[in-house]
Amino acid sequence: MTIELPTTYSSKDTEKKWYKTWESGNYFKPKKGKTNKAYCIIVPPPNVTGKLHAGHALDITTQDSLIRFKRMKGYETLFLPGLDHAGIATQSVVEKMVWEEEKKNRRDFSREEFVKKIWAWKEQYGNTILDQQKAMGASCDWDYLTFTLDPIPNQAVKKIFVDLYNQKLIYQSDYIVHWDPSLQSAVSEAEVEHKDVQGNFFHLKYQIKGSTETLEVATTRPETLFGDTAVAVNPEDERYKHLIGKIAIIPLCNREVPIIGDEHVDLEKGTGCLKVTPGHDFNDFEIGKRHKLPIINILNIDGTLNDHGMEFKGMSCKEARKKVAKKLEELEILIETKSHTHPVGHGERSGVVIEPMISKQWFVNVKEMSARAVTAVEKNETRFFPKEWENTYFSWLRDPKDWCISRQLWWGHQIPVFYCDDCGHQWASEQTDSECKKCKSKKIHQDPDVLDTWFSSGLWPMSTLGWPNEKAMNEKKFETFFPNSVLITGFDIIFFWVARMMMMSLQTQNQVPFKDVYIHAIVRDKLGRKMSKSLGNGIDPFDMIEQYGTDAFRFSLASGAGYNRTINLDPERIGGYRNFINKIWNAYRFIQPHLASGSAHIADLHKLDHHERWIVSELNTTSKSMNESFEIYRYDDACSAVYSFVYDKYCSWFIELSKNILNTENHEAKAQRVSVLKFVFRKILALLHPITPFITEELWANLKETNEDLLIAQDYPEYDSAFEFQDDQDQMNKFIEVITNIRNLRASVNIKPKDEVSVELFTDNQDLINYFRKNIINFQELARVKDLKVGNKELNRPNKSIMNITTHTEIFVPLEGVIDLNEQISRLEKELSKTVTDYKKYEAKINNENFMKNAPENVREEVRVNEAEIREKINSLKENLIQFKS
RNA sequence: GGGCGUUUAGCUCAGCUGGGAGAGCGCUACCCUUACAAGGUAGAUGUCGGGGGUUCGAACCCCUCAACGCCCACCA
Repeated sequence: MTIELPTTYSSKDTEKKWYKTWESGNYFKPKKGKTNKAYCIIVPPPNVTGKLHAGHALDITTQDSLIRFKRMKGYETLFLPGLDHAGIATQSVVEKMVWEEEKKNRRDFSREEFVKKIWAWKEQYGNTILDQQKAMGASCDWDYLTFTLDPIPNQAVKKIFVDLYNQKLIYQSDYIVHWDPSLQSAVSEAEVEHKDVQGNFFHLKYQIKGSTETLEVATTRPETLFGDTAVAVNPEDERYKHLIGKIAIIPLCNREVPIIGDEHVDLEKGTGCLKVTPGHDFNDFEIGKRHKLPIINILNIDGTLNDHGMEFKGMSCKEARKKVAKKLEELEILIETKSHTHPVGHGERSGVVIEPMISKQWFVNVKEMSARAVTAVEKNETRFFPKEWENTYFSWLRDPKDWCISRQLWWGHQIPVFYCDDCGHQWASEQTDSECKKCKSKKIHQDPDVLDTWFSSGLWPMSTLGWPNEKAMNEKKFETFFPNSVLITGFDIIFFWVARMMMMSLQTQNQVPFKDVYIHAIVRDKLGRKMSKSLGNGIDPFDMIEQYGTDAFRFSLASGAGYNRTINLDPERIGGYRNFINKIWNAYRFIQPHLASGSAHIADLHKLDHHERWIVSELNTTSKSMNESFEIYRYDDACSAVYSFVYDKYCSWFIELSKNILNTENHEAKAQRVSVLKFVFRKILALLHPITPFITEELWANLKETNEDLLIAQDYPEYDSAFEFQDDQDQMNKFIEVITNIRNLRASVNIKPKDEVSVELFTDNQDLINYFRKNIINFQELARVKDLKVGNKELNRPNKSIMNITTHTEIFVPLEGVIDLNEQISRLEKELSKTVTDYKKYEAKINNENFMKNAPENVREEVRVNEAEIREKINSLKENLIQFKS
């Protein structure tokens, strides 16, 4: 009984169906497999700020392919999903939304009210993200779904905070931080982006107390002079050396400040004379520390000038800069203004200019942790793929700066530090304490700040598996899945995230969090540009799934994922792979009507005929190469191996070669061929399943035995030496070459595809002669050949004919009608000259004593074989040219 | 300024420890051949960025120049 199948595969109908079947059948749950080993990948939790983009789709594709591969290999696999609260990013988008909808900002609400709004946002967008991941086919165990603000991650955050606090590795300090005036929070230096900005160099004249001399100071920020507490010169600078120790008078505010000597000052830059603003410049802050200078904060938290700014109070820095410069000009203190391009820090999230500002913040001393994180990678406890990314990792960790972990936000893990309002005692606690540990006062309050998002993300490999809650750790099988097998992510967060996880895992577990790190490429548009909202060149995974199907989309992403650092994704390419998916569908349509007459297994390998040995041998090679490629994260190689096997071997040749057998009445041969077709196709589905899970599962349902499980639970094909038939592969390649040559000859004289031709083959290889004679029917099928004659080169060649010559066989197509002799001759001469050029390379090598002396034997052997073959071909060409011309 | 990377067919990219230049898409010609026109058959296209060196032999190793990209640092 055969069912009419449509000629195109419809992804829409099948995808939802299978995802549901897998999920409800608990196929995503970890189960002990035949290897008795565990394999775990944790999804880098997407931010709940919005929808998934193409980069996330690549994340899921690479991870899920690996998980499915390992699951089929018999590992106990866990693919663990999650979501990240993404403190700053999420709070900003909600603030923006509230402003647009209600024209209110967050301070118009209580903290509790506002956080409630963010939770509502999280519910909505978090769920969209999960739906998208499911649409991508992610085989996650959703019972493990964790959000960074869930109770256990919160417990983890508190635990490590309190530990580090008690070890004095977390400390509070007045420090100059990157202040984001729009967020009104400190941000970490990693969240600051430097952009070149067109500004000015203002040269100012400073009076020196008790002297008629003046100093010329160059600055890009005259408005900060209200915070100046020194003027610095290089101690080696002959121009200013004598002034060190004297007092300079700052214009406008007339503050008297010391002139100091400091190495930091560059003799070449500006005027060689630097105004020192320890409260609003990172270098100046360091200078200030060295010289114990007072610090003056001239800014409010919104970035406007405070009382120190005198008449400029309340203005933004930008505005004040103009006004101050104008005033200085009027007072003839401004000597000159030079235009100057210089980098200025901008908030990665908010986009506004970051102001260096002094404030009290929490820091982690990462000196020791980062050293351990370096050692672990040096010792290969964690391996990077591709290895070059180690450099990026090292460069960050070898010169670590203390990590500012406090943020003046409302959305996040609140810092577990408490203050007593009565006795001033400060302590850290994992519990929500209600009284002072020291004086028992009930008047206490918790630090209002929250922790940097990466502080909780850094604990992700542990907290998602239940740490530090013992009961949860047992339930989630911490011991089995930690350390994770591989972390897959983009290079942009090696610093932010990978390094932090390494540090925190070594700190809390005394071992690395994952054995491998695979760094995948950044997805860009087809022109190589970053995908961004402003360019409107983003690729929405949902659109691609809708248009081409998930399998095609996954295959495109996987085929672009190797050791490269960018993938320029062109939707047309996805279309190309959609066609490939459809090809598989149609291969099934071809074998489907015959399935009943064969079995799914090969009963006796020895009974296989030549073409059957060839295809199983090719299959074997493909399995080997796919296994190897997956193990080292070469998805691109895995894809091209399976693509060319399915397309170029199975469909183009094996199916074509099977048609005549399927049409014969030879039931035994037919049954065997059907079995091989089925056997190989089943393996193809298994090979492809990790990359294209949906269509393969759909077709498997039609091919499987009734007692067999779903494809997702089948074994992954492996290399097996019993299936290797090298001789058949060699012979088949020659056959393909001859067929192609016949087709080429036909096309060269415009013989209609339907018309039959006679062909005569000449070769001195007796095995080939026998082989060609046995395959007469296939010449008929594949090249419309009638009257195939095969003989050795002693025989006379046909008179009127067109011909091609390979290294092993001369191919003649005798023609009845008129042949353009000159055209044939010129074609042969062209071929001859090309072959001679080729030959000379080998001849030169053989005549080169040094080559024969130095090259390895296998290379010499190859050259000898090629030389002989090509010499043979040249002889054939020459002889036949003589015949043609006579 | 420091570091990393890229440069191979019209486009997007592979090319492993050096040993006869590849794939997909696109393009051209001819075909609606009973799995597939989302298809078939055949075909064209490359000073492997430039220059130098090492080697019997270089797309690959070394030096150098050029163009482009990314990361880090830096508000005088």
